[in-house]
Amino acid sequence: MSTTIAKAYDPRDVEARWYSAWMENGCFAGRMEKGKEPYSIVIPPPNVTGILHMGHVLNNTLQDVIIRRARLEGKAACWIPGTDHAGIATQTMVEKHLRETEGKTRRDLGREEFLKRVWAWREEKGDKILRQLRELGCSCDWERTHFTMDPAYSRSVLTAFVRLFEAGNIYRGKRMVNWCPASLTALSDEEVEMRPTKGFIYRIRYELVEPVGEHTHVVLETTRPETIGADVAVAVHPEDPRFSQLIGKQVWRPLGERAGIPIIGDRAVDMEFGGGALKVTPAHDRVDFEIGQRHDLPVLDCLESNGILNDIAGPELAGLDRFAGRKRAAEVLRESGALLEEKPYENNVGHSQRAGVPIEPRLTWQWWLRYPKVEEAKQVVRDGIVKMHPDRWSKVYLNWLDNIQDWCVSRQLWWGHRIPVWYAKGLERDSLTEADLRDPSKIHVSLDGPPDPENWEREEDVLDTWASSWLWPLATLGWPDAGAQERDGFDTFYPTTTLATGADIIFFWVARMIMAGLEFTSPDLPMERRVPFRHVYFNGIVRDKQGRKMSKTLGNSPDPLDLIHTYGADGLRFGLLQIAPLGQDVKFDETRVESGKNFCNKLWNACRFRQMSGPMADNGSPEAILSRIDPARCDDDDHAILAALLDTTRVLERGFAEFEFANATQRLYSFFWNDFCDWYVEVAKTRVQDETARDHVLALQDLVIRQFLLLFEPFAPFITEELWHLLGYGDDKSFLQDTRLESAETLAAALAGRGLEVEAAASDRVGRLREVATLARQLKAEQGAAQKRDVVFQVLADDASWGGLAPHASKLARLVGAATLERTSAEPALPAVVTPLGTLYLDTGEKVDPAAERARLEKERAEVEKHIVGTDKRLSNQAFLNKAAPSVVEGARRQLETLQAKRDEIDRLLAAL
RNA sequence: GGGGGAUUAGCUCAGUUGGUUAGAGCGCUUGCUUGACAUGCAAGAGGUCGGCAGUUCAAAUCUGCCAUCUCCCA
Repeated sequence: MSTTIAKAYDPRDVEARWYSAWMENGCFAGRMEKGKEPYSIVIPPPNVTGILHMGHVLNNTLQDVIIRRARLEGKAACWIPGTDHAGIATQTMVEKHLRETEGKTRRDLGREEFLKRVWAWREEKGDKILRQLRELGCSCDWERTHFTMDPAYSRSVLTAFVRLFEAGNIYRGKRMVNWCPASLTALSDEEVEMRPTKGFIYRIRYELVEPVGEHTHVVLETTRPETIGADVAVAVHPEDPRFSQLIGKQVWRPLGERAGIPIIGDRAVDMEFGGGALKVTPAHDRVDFEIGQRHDLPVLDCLESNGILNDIAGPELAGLDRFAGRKRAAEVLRESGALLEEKPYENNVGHSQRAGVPIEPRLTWQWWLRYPKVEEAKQVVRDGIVKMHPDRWSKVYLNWLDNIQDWCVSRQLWWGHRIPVWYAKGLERDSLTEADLRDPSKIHVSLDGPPDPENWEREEDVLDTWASSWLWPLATLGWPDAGAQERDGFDTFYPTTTLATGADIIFFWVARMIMAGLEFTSPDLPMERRVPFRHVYFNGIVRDKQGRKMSKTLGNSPDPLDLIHTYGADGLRFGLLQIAPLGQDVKFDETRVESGKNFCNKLWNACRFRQMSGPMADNGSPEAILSRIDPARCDDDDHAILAALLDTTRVLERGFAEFEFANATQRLYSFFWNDFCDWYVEVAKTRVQDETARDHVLALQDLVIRQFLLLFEPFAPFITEELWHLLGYGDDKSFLQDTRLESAETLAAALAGRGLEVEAAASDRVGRLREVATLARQLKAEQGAAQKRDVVFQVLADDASWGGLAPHASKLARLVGAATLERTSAEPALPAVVTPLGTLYLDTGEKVDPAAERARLEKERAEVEKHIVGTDKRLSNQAFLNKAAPSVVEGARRQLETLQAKRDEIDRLLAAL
């Protein structure tokens, strides 16, 4: 603590040093401590092979801010980190690597060998993001790092599956799924993204097998002519008069195998669209599939799983992929005369969120989950047991649950949790009924498999990654293993307190976690104990300056590590939070990060200046500092800065209660920079020269800085820790986080205990002095004397005003750069300005230009007059006097008086010229 | 088609339950190597608060309609 503080803050060394110190001392360990209120967070697990991007920075900074504040409030804080195995993304990445380096596919290697490669990849490249989070300063309990594919975690995933199966919530069914022809797997509805897609719509003529009267054909429109070969009917609305005689007749299929297909009536047909007729292709469209079911139509599949057309599509198309096939189909139809028109068309097409390609509706056998505890999941949010911030997301959440569909949980991948289902050898899987699934001689479902594995074949598919991450708050605390739960403090840390995440995964993850929490905790417990978290904070998306999402492909995302190296982790954290209001998207602006860095440097230098101002005394406890403060010596500036400190403390308390951090950071900024540095430290410079006042003034500064460091620590943990030690607030054996943050209330009480009741009126008086200072500087600048230090201010004031000014005359003179500031009773012929504490005349020693002075005063007078007119108008309105609150009317009256007095004084100055 | 969100200074954003002259950061202009900080200090310019109507003594703030941008769901 005797170390002198360097001239500029250099984050690099400080950050590395403190992070290792925190780690070595187990500062982030989430301990179950009796008597401490728990506060826990689970990290939204990033993709294990992911790297840090700006979205992570925002999301994790918020979590770190919250958890560090909880620590300072004396809570048992626990932030659980970890990563997600990200089935499709990781498998695709490894497959690509395999193809590029060895020219092999996963099938060339076989399942077991391929999985070895994925694990090797994970060992080599995985968890990089967790190391990056450390550079950001994240105070996760790293001992508790989890991975969704770890053995214990896997066991909990499979346990959930088995229990849900036993409860009858899981079934196997051949249904329409969203098929990704790139990843060769089914996807859940949530993984499909509707994108407006430009293409063509084709008007096609289907010839009647036998003409009916003058009808020789039916015309319909489609965007997918390549699937005509799989058409099994043409549907029209049963009440459509245009087609009433045609229902029951047949048309020739214009592509593929030449065959007559029936015209059927079905209410699903939109009479307005495409002439009122619809080609029915049950294998390739959801609506068509349902129509087919209703009319008992066959299912013809013309697409292979990888999107290549087969023989059913017709000899001309077989072997082509679906997009080439579409063009070819149009050509063939044009040649045959069946294509009447081809026009540009835009429609919404489902795309695989991961692979980016259009998905195919495809009929396959999959495992499905009927969501458990749907009603309860709605109830806990409606009742406020789980609170969303901002609250509007509750509506989105409830709406989704109202329209919830069964979840396709199987994925045709290898990387993931293999579904714990065994089929009896030789069993025909394509004809299994619901009853067969419950027949233990045919199907075995368990955690450890059948006792006679040689007679069984395990299901090939794995579970959707989200079917593992929905257990995150449970499994990371040891569920379902009782011993592990005890070890990990399940009863202490579950439910977690706050979840911070992006609204883009409200369905994927948040809603499902709530259902899982309710399903897998004991029904004997109250709902408050069963939900996975009590608060959900939705942070916005970080966008670039043009408002675009940051993405790798656009290359518009700065590398957070670069930002950390340029501005420091604290600067990045603080700067980003300043522009991240609750639930609102953030347009990233690097200048704000720079301003965050500058703020850190300002804090650094203020502390450095404190050190240079006088000897450091005992800062080891608030009591020690308070004992050095002399209440009798407290002047208005002392009262005002303490009032501002208490207010800032309150603003922070409110900010944390409401998750409004942008507001909190701005208050921290303006308090420290404007209230403390620009005013308090400046005025204190004079007092520090006074031997008898020095100790008191410096003690006050020590108190303010101490409280400020505590308030600021969650946002900027590195610099605050460094300064905490440099200024002797803590010894070598402890850390800032070991200190209890005083609330505004306890701090005020501690001050009162020392005989110091903070006087509110002092802030007003200081406010007036600050105004006088600004006006004086303004006058100097206007007179071209800004750089002079030897000017004289003469004050014409009544006794009351002079009484407010006189005690501060010398420090004011110093602040505004004047030799003296003294009272006058004359009316000197000098440039003047009217202030709340009298009229200030500036003597620069130069000759005065009366014309310029007159112009200046008249401009000022016009400005004042404008406001007088406005205020006068309000006050002469009887309705205002009758209806407005008395305090408001009184305020207007006082304002009018002040303005009039000012105008009169300006008039007097003008007359004197 | 249904539902959110946004629109305030050149740029990025604050603005609590309506109430004196709408704020900050960055940028811009001017002057300062004033003994903590040029990552700084001081002063200044810059806004008919998207538009129109309404409620009210009083609207950036509340209500309705419209416009533009954006997100989610179908």
